[in-house]
Amino acid sequence: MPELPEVEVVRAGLERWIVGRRVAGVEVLHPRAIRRHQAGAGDFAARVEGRRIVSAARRGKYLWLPLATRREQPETAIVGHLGMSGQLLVLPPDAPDGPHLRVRFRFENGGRELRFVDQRTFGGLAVADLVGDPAGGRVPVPVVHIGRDPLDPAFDDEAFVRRVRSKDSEVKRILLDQTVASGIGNIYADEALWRIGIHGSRPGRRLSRAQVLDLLESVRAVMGEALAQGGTSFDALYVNVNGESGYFERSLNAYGQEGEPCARCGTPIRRIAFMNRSSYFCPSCQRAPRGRPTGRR
DNA sequence: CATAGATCCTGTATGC
DNA sequence: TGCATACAGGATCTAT
Repeated sequence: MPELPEVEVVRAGLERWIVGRRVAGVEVLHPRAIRRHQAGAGDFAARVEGRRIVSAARRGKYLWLPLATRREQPETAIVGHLGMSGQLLVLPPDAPDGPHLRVRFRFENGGRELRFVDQRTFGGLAVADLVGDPAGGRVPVPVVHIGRDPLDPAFDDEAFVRRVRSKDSEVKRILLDQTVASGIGNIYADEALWRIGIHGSRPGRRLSRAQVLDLLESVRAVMGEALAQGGTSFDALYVNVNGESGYFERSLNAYGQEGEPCARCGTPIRRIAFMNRSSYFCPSCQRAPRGRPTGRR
């Protein structure tokens, strides 16, 4: 399940292999993969073919590849999201097409092609215009609403504290809200909360400024560790840009550890249903809030 | 507006 | 063995 560290590994791979190349041909093999591109597959291909890819960018879990601008035309980019199972593979043309190949990009002068492969089809690609954002950067329209990620030097820690403390929602739900801080998914949310001993059901409003700052530091720590190892995956579906598995031996303290002893206190890790998925936590280190969720009356 | 819940999708694992 | 069900979950849409 790609979260920020995994997506960053893919971005770096695209920068290494794809930037500077000119697209010769595009083949859309499954319409769902470009469902966010309203004008359809023909338009998608037409907006990409003949263009040179000039860079590889990321915000949170979104990736984009800005395209060389034609005279009098708006700046555009190929925008991608891997969803749960998406992969961007750079492979020789004679590599066999897998059953989940959704989009293929061929480049001028032959060589390796770029393939978007996605089993569960939650991911997708689109071509979008780039617009200015308040900090002076250029981001695609579908990314405008996405907040900066905690590893971004321009991330505003105090704004994050205010945002979290202004919400009635459970803190884990706030962590997963990509408009508050981007790049955090179910795995790193559970790991970050375990690390500081806060239960994900605690309302944001009930956390102190110091606790929210600790939480932010914790998110940075778990993501930074994963990034240092080149991304983490616990699912064979995650494969890096060259087609090699991104799996690393990495001890998880909470996520997926139901029944295993907590690394801090030995209490068995518990799993509870949350937002149609699972939350893992130590019932001893991370005590559930009691009483009314918000404390208001 | 803020918040909560449903929904999409398919391969794998598990239960009866 | 075979069929049914649960599960994985990011982003978006709908409902309250």
